[in-house]
Amino acid sequence: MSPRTSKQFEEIREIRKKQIMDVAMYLFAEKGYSNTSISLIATKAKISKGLLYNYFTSKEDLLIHIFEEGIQEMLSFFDPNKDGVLTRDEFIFFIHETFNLMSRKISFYKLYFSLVMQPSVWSVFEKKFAEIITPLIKMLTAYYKNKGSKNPEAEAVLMGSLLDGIGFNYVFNPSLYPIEQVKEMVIKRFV
Amino acid sequence: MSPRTSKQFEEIREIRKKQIMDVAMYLFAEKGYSNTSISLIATKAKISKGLLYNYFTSKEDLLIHIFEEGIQEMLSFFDPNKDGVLTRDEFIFFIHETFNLMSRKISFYKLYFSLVMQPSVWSVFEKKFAEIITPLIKMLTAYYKNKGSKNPEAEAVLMGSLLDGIGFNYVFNPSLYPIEQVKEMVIKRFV
Amino acid sequence: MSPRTSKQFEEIREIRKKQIMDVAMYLFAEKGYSNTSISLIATKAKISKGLLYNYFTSKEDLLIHIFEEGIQEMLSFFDPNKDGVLTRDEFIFFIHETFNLMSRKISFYKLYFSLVMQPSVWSVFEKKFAEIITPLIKMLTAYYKNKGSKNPEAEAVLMGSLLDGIGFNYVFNPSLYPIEQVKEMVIKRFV
Amino acid sequence: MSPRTSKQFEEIREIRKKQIMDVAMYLFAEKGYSNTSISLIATKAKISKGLLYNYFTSKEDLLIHIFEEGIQEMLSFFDPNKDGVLTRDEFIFFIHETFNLMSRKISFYKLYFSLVMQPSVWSVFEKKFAEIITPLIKMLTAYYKNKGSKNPEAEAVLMGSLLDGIGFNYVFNPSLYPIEQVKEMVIKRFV
DNA sequence: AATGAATGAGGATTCATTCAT
DNA sequence: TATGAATGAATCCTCATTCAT
Repeated sequence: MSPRTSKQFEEIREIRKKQIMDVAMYLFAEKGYSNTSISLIATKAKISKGLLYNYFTSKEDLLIHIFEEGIQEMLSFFDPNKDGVLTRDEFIFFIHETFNLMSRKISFYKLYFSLVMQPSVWSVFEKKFAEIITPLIKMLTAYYKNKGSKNPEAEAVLMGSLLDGIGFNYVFNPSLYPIEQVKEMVIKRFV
Repeated sequence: MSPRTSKQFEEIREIRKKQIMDVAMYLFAEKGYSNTSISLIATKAKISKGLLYNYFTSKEDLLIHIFEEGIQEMLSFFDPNKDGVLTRDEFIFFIHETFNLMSRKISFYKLYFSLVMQPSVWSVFEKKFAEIITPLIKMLTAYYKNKGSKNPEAEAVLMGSLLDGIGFNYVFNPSLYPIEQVKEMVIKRFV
Repeated sequence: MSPRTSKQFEEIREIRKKQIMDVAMYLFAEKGYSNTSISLIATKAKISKGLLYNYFTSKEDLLIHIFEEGIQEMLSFFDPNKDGVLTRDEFIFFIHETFNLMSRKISFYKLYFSLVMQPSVWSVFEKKFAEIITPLIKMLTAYYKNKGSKNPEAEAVLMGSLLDGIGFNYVFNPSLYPIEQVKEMVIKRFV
Repeated sequence: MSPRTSKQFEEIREIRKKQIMDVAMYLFAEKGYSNTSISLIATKAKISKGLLYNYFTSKEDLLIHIFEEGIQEMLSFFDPNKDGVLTRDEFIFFIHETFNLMSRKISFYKLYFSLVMQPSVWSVFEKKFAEIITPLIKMLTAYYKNKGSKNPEAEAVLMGSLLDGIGFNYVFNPSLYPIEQVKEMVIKRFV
């Protein structure tokens, strides 16, 4: 039989990588990074421990890949490299997208909330994250300034905190959180 | 010298216990629960590992004691077992106290945020925590209802989320967060 | 194009085998046998791990082949199966050859010195090696006896040790070792 | 019962440390550093794996301690920080001591020979070792110069190589090596 | 009350070897 | 012939917990 082509190998790698990352993200989110063993990830992903290291050089490397993928997805929504100006409609759209992402990516959000508080781990992501958040806050600040707010910086920070807080409470117990009503209220009160 | 009375012994015990808990809370908050070893806690608290087990039956037991103490302190502020009605002044006082607590108990808040997301750990505290939060949300709901809000439940939840979000962002980077301005804005907009 | 003959295949196999052995010998010598992974050998030899096992049945088998080849080369120089008598000129020639071999086969000598001390590994080669060394020592003994030495056995052993010691120090740091002067001195003092 | 005094603890530590180092040196020498597992060392020393790490921070740390202890013992013999001049009697004494050490510390010599050839490990000891060898070679050079040798440097190097070679062959098979006769011959020919 | 030596289960990681293609 | 994905045993190391003194 002829050997596999390198394209075939590439496909296998992509599938496996995705499979491992999905399982790991879920477990990291549910049990915490430290409490999730490589052994468990391998078992749940139905592969051997050794194979995992064929795809990721370490447990931390796996975490980083998961995080970067999650962040890329965020970026694709919030990427403000247009004119840097937020219209009212764009703001509303942005809020809808944020809430959407929250419910579609619960595991990622959980992971995010559980990692931010651990300096040893978070320091790895800090810079990457700042690259997303800083322009966002700036845009919000500009929006509120334009609207005539007396303290647009604080208002932007408040908005950011609110979204974090909602996310935090929502992912903690999605089925009980009145997400739709809260969203409406956010739009009414903060846009 | 007369032998120490049992009361004196009890006092010594309490002091030591507090000393261990303070060190442990700080380390848990800064490094994460899993990443903090009993050995390190004992060293930093200037006692032996063995002695620590004389005061706490296990690492988890130590965590629980820390958490309960933190919660007790919260309760002492928010305890609404008066008439269950929140006046405007009481609400403002409550917000001030919450922000105060945040800045005085940064470690505890960090610990709180890092543990909430881990079901295996959080399940231990969940019930205790619900006992505090539920009446709080109810009081807030009543407050907003009284104020004529169309959707008082959602408004109460939003308020709770906002406070969490502010805490989350504040303890993450206290020196950069515009805590006073945000507090003013919360009072102006939500009371 | 005509299909390759089995002789051509055989030639290709031999070339590849040599190529793998060269890379492996170098790595074994530089990093040690245990610290050199099959993976690394395959990468450096620009073949796949799987293919390596097509040529050698195991890592140890690879080592054995390398060693035997090295020993064969030694044998071809020192092979005393003529008359078993060493003349003065033959002795001098032998010393020159030994020093030549040393500098041309540094990797092999390094490997030799690092393996001799490990019984678990060395036991495999011991017998083979004795087959070379024993007649050599005998010939030297005869030479010194003929020369009128009082203790020709000890002198032969001393000579053997000296050559080992020179090799040991030389391959450890070839550029700093005054190999030529040492060679002259050996000839002057021991022939 | 009263707790152990810190002196008692110190005694326990010293005994255990020695016990572990003895076992480890023997095993490292017989099987090689890489082929000796911490597990085996612990088993042979009749302690748990964990305890070993109470005394040495890593496998390499254990090796370093063994090596340094061995080197200290060497130093105590060869330490030339008197006048730096070697008389004939001192030279003879030095040779006797070297041969003595060889037979009393076979394991250490084996370890030495097996480590020198592995750059990754040896680099750790290189400097320490140079500190011993360099002044030795200098003294020998001075000795031969004084004796009227035409090439005292090469002669000193030759002597160093000879001792290494004798050690190498001797520790490899102590019972068969004619150590006494070789020693006499070395003294007669090289002093 | 107090110490830290001692244990052993569990965790991350490596690597020789196999095998489907 | 040739590839590299896949396995799993073995390795180093950590750490909560126990216990003799």
